[in-house]
Amino acid sequence: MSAILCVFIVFDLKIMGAYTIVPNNYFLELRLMVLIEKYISGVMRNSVLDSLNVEDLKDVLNHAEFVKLNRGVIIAPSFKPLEHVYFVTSGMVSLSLTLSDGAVVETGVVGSEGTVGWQAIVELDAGPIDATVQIDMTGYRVKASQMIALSDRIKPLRKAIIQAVQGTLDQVSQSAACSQRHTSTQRLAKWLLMAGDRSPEPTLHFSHEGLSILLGIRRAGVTVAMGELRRSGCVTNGHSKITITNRDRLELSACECYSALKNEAQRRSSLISSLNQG
Amino acid sequence: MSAILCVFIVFDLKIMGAYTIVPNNYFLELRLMVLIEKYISGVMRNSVLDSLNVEDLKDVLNHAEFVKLNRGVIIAPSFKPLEHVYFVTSGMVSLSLTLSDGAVVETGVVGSEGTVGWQAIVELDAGPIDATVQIDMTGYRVKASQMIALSDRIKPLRKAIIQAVQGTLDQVSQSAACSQRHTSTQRLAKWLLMAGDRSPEPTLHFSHEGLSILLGIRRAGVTVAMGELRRSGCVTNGHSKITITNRDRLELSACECYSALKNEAQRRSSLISSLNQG
DNA sequence: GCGCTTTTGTACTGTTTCGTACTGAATTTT
DNA sequence: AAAATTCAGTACGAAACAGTACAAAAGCGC
Repeated sequence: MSAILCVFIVFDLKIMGAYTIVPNNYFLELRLMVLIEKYISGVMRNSVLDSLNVEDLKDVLNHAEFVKLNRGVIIAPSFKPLEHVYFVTSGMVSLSLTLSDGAVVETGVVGSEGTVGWQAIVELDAGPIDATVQIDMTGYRVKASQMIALSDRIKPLRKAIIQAVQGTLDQVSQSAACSQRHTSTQRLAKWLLMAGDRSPEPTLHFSHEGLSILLGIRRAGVTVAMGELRRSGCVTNGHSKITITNRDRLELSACECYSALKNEAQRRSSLISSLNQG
Repeated sequence: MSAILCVFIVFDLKIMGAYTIVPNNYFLELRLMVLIEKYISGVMRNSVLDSLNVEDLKDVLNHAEFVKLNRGVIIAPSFKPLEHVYFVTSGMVSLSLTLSDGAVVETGVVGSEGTVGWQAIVELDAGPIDATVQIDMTGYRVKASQMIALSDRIKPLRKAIIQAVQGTLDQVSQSAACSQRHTSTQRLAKWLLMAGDRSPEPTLHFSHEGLSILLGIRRAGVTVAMGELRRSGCVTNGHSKITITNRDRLELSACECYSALKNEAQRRSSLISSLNQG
């Protein structure tokens, strides 16, 4: 689309013999206009980017690259230098920690409300956490090296990123509490709700085996918990397919952690917007 | 000490009749010199402050207040606006989340390696986390309102704070994994080691009841776990007194989480210092 | 020293989850 | 269509831990 548009313009300018009067940054501006237009008119948004004004957004998008990544891609492997900072616009990334016995524990998830790899702004690497795509995602990514300069230059960007970090911290904290106090069934329900919120389609594609790893319980435990949810009419499930049929009832089966996180995100965002206005 | 020093100087200046040649900021400089001297020569240090150069450190300490706080003080209550940002120099603060049924879950601890209330730099409040003094602490604190300006002005401060946040996030993540996969005894051992590292005296003053809340297990469970540790010769315990008698053996009883966190903190700090030099 | 409170040690039952194994169903490969 | 593979449902003993209760020990106030 943008390529075709460019050809037309160039053609047009040629006809007019107006080569020399085109300012140096004409095509850059054009490209940015297309980028901004694509971002703003799109349904795919990221909360951090949304908090920026148009000028800052241009600045960021000018250094960004739009990517689609499928499930299983590790966008930030643990202990490795971060190559990119990701602004997720759709799908879901899960943050997980691997213990020395090989057990994997999911500590949080990131969707369009957050960023992955933010540590790059202070020149840190990924630390002990792996960030893996769990639901096919799209997003904008900025090279880590460029991100440092951007976040130094654009204060609102820095601020929004750190505010998103607080969201991740909330979530990891809640995870810690949740895995300690709540039953498998409650946690499965919570996880399905969170995944459902970040999935473009009503059916989630996860096997019990996969869920058992994410929830840190046995595969058989997932089957039992899923059976409970199915019998109470919240979900239907088949081979690697789970469909939420009754969201409200599923929330009743979930622990408070789901609504706590949702409320807190809501509270934080209204706190921020009231500050920005006042 | 600093007061006596001032009096002498003033007296000296009077004798010399040198009132008028004293620059406006003479006493400010003097006060800062005393502050810096007190900080640098002291055994009480904070990693974030330590990463600053003298000029920036002066700037921060000039807006800071030295405080001693005893166990039980909530220095940052959940959902409340943050009054201060704390740079802990000794003792220990625990971060905890309270579930709706009243259960409290400790999600991490902060000692002289970190800060409490850092969210103030992006104008957030405390969120769902309570920060409570667990081992009598000392530290410098800066009013939240002043901290915003400071962190905007001093890039290295901002950077060090965010790097410390990564440390807290590591810890909360490890907590989430730990409470899911490791036994009560392992977790008790881990907790005692972490508390021991941050305590000025060899004996920790905690009752089984108190520990049970922090670890999220039954009081009787703590007694049993403590008995195991005692029988394996790691600790001795009496009424609200726990003494680590064999640190190495206690580490063997603890889960990997303790050493994982320690290694990661070490790794991060050498990563940072290599960046600052390179 | 004496009574009261706090703290600790221990025991017992019930629940949850684990580890494991076996089976059938659904899907993919050949 | 048959074979192979993946996935889901179920079962059962073992382990860890919750909930609870009770008594002994240590410390505190008078």
